[in-house]
This record gives sequence, C-alpha cells and structure tokens, in this order.
Amino acid sequence: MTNKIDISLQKAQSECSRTGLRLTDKRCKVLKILLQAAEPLSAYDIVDQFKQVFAESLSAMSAYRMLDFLMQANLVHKLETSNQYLACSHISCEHNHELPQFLICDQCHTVKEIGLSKQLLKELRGSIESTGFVLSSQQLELHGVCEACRAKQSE
Amino acid sequence: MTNKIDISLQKAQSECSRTGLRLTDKRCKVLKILLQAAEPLSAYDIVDQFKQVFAESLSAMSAYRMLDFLMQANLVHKLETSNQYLACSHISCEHNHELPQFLICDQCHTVKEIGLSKQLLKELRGSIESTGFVLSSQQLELHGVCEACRAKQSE
DNA sequence: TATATTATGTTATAACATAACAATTAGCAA
DNA sequence: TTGCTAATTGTTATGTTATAACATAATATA
Repeated sequence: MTNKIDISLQKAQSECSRTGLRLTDKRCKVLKILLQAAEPLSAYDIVDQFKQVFAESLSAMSAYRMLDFLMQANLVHKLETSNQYLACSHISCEHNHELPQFLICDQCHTVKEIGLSKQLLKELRGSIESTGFVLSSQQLELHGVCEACRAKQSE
Repeated sequence: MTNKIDISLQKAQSECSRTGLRLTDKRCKVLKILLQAAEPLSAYDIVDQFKQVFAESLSAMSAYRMLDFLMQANLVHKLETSNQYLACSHISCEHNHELPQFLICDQCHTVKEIGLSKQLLKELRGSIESTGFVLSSQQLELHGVCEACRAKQSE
C-alpha cells in the first residue's frame, strides 16, 4: 500500500533528477518529516524529530541548509510570519506550482495552502503595481481561525 | 516650526490620554526614534539608537515591552516577515486606523504603508472566508522592488 | 584515477525574543 | 498626606531562530 507520503517522495525524487538536483538521503528524510507533520515545524523541531525518527544526528546548521535546498526545489515553503517550514501540498499533484497563499490558524496552528483565484491575484497585483512597486513574490500569509476551531468554540 | 514628527508625537500623546493609556517618557522616545527612522528598525537597532540619541540606557527587554505597548496603542506596526518595527504612517492624520498593508522593498528596505481599496480587500476576505476560515488580521506584507530602485537599475 | 564541485560535519556566534523576579514610580482612596 | 495598589521599568538569565567560517567527506566527470 503506497500512501500519499510515499507518492510525494517518489515524485520529489523524480522531479529532482529531471532537473539535475540532488535529493540526498538526509534531504529526503527532512522532507519526509515535513510531509508527516500535522503542523508546520521550526528548524529545531525538525532536528529533534530527525533524531527521534531516524536515530541519526542532524545539526541545526545542516537542517537550515537542507531546508534551503528543499525550498529552492519548491518542495518546501517557509512561513515568514512564524519562522516555520512545511512541505508544499502540491508535490504529488500535477498542478503548476504557483506562489502559495497560506491560511494559518492561530489556535490549532494548522495551515491550509490555498490558491486564490487568478482574477483576484491579478487585481491585487495590479492594485499594488499601480504604485510603481513590482512584486517579487505573491506568497501571502493570512492569520485567523479555521472552521474546526470555530466550531469547537461555539459548542 | 513644528514638524510632522512633533505633530505625530502630540497626537499620540493626546490620543493616549483620551483612551487612558500612559505614553511615558521612554515609550515616547522609542516612538520618536521610529518616527525619525528612514527604515524599519529591529528591536536591537532601537536599543542602539536610544543610547546614541538620548544618552540613556535601554535594555532589550524594555525595548520589547515598549514596542508591545506602542503596537497595542496602534502607534507602531511590526513587520513579521523581517522582525522589524515601524511607526504607523497615519498617526498624524484623521484616518481611521485600518489594518495596514505594507510594500517592502527588498533592495533599499524602505516600506510603504498603503491602503488597498475596500472593494479589493472585501473580495479577498470573501474569497478566504468561503473556505470557512475567519481572518483575524488583514495585515499584508508584500515584498518586491520599489519604483526608485527600479529606476536606478535601468540607468 | 585525479580533481573539481557539492554536500555535510563541527564549532562558534549573531540576532531575535521572553521568563522571572526585584525595584521604582504613578494613581488613587482613606 | 499617607499608605495601598497597580503599572512601569530594571536586571539577569535563558530560550529560540539563524548564519559564518572552516574542515571533512561524498559525488560527478574529465
């Protein structure tokens, strides 16, 4: 039984070899930890889990380097507003990897990676670029409360 | 000659007394440093400038507490993507203080505090809330290159 | 196989932020 | 005014996030 994580890992591996990137054993393990995580993890969280899960050491320095690699390969995103990392939720699908928008629940800390409509993003971009400013990234991080947590509250 | 900074400080002072907040001497000095700064400053930048400008000590701990106060009073914003602080650009005007959107130039590090159109924000909010997620903040931080830096590049 | 490049290990330290408790100051009621 | 309370600031220690600098190991390829 091949689950979603394994499929993502395979896809990541094949995509990397296609583009000449080296998804080494340790990099792959870091990705696996992020794929298995229910929430975004800090770099030091990853170090801890790495040791636990694989009984193998990983220095913080190495973790940061591996995260940098995985981000360049578009396999991992960084949440700049919380200094945490998460696997791209579109590794296993055929989607084009556009810049992500994240909805971050400030109560349960889960994150939903969404794709806002092209139209809306275009308007946003247009509105901003009318000021003379050229966007380099359209990654958005929006904080709030997710549906599940709201449901819990109103019980 | 009363300049914009003094006007802002007076306005901040009167707004605080009106709402029962205490804009103490040190808090006021921290605000002044941010008003005078051309760029957003880190907490430790503020500590350094405080010592230089006022020949008075300020611990990092105190700086963080004063920044917290100033943020609660809506006089200062924090850029979560760069861990820096800046004075609200609407202190001296009569505007309602709505949640800000920032355009951050990754080259010269200047920041422009803009107000996107109500309509666009409404669409954005609507599009997000259709997923069941309720936004708690609509502060946006958008990275790119400002007009001045682009002009310099194309010379 | 030699060698150049890339990846990882290791140590130290910079940069950002908060906890915990003490001392001081301001606000206010008796 | 005095004494009480709450808010502010001081102080020290420590936690958290991130990078610099240089050494060693693994890999690619000429």
